[in-house]
Amino acid sequence: MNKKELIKSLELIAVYMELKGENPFKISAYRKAAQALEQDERSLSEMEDPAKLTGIGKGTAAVVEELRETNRSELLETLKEEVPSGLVPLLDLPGLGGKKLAKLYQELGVHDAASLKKECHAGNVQKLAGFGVKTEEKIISALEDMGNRPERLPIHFMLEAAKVVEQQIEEHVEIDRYARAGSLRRMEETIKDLDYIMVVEDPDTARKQLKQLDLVSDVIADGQAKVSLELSFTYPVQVDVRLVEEKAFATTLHHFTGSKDHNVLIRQMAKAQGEKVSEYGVEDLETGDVTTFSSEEAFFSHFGLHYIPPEARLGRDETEQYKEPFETIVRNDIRGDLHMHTTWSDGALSIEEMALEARSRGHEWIAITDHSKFLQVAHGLNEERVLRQIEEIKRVNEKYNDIEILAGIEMDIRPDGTLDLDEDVLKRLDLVIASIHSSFSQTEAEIMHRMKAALYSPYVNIIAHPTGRLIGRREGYKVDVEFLLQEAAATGTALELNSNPNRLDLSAEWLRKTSEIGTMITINTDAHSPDMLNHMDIGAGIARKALLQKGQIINTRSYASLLSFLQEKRRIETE
DNA sequence: GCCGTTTTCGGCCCGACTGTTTTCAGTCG
Repeated sequence: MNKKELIKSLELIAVYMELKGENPFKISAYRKAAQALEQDERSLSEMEDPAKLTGIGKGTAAVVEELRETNRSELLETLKEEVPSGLVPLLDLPGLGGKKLAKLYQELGVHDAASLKKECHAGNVQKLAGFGVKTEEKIISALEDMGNRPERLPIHFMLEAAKVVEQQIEEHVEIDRYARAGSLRRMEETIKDLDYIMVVEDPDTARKQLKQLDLVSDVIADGQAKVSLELSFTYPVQVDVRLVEEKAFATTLHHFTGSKDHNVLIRQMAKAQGEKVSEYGVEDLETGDVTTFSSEEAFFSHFGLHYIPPEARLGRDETEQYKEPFETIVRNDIRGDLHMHTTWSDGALSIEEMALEARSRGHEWIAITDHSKFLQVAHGLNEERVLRQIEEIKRVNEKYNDIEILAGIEMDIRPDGTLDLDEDVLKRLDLVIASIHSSFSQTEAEIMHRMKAALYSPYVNIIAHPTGRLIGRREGYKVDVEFLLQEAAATGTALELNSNPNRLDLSAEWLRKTSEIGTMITINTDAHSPDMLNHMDIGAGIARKALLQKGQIINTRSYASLLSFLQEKRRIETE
């Protein structure tokens, strides 16, 4: 059994215990054990004694050992016999948790969606103590909605939805200020719902206006401090709004930005110094005085921490990392973008137009990197057109003295592992990106054969979207990422952090491993149109999530320093 | 079930909302 499967088993034990109505702390102990394993970088075989990890004690360690050695767990098997597996998916129904489901099972013999539906329609559910007519109605409608929407939606979908929601809020709700919170602010790859914190003059009016927004299909909760709405997009999207007084804005924003695990870390720190944290402020347990803060910076500083960017609030080791100043990347550090397309292949603007758009975003340098000839559908460039494009780029570059435009290419690595352009053309380019756009289903050996062609070519500076995944749609090709990170570092090849919210490739999870190895990373937008140049902010957010250091990120370099990086690989390999 | 530079027992992050209740449990984030 590998680590992933083992973690899954522990989580499954927790789920079954929940359905049995077990002690919630016991349940969370299994979840914590799973988490402890997940957050440890080592593989199962590299771990000598899992019980040494915080969060794994005698009981859970025994289960881990048993799973490791026998691939099964007595405890899990027993639970599976005691609790019908058909109940597991019912936990996803809103309003139904372990306790209610346990009761439904014990009292009515409910064991799956169909039997639950039957009991509801027979009117038996409303008769149970603690249940009622409304609960029964809600279950029926939840059962009907089940499967209409995936549990979480990809960030690119939610970013679009958020834009629409925010435009509506700004137009129709009387607000002093508001901010995004939740997993969208943390730049998670998938998002469950949209969260906003609002300061308003008149809460009653604001609540009324919120409920009247276009697209609102349901009001899920409507209280003094919180309004939950369902809006109809392609999928229904839940929007949670917290209404707060100005003085509680920072703490509320922090609280609802999460993550949940991050909040737990902060609250434990508070507790250790005799305080209690809630969305309303920090309470001194002795005096009962509540402190509020003018900003999140001030809030963190109260706990002796530097500002932790939302993306990095994972509830892992960030409260340790940010005790010392951590050189993370911010918008102003970004000096350029090395991956974009023009009308020469499948982009929307000319070279000059694209350069002006980049310049207006404060970039000091960019690279034009159209597709190469293998990508016929994108009107990729052959050798002759590459040479002509180099001339055109030179011409535009000479016209502007406040931005440097490099002549680059996004060259395909063909399925057979050959590069798509002749060496004597590659030599003439300032920068070469290599990409895989075909034969995604090859074996790992075949894919790695192609990767090696790029890694060991003296002309390839960057490997773009290294795993080829599309969030929520495509897994990506079979890459030995560990090897890629190592060899990229060894050969002076940078790996791309593709900022397109459909991709986010490499992922934050992989990027996290690069600091130690020393792999250079370039945050690229891969823009095909001017608005896509704005994706740089998303890429920077992912870099913060991965705790990348400034010095590792090519985008922070001056033009001269960028050039020396690009020339370094050629110099070494051609010597 | 886990954990301890106050603790080997008694806590375990904290609060809002709903629907069920006449003071609170369950669920959710």
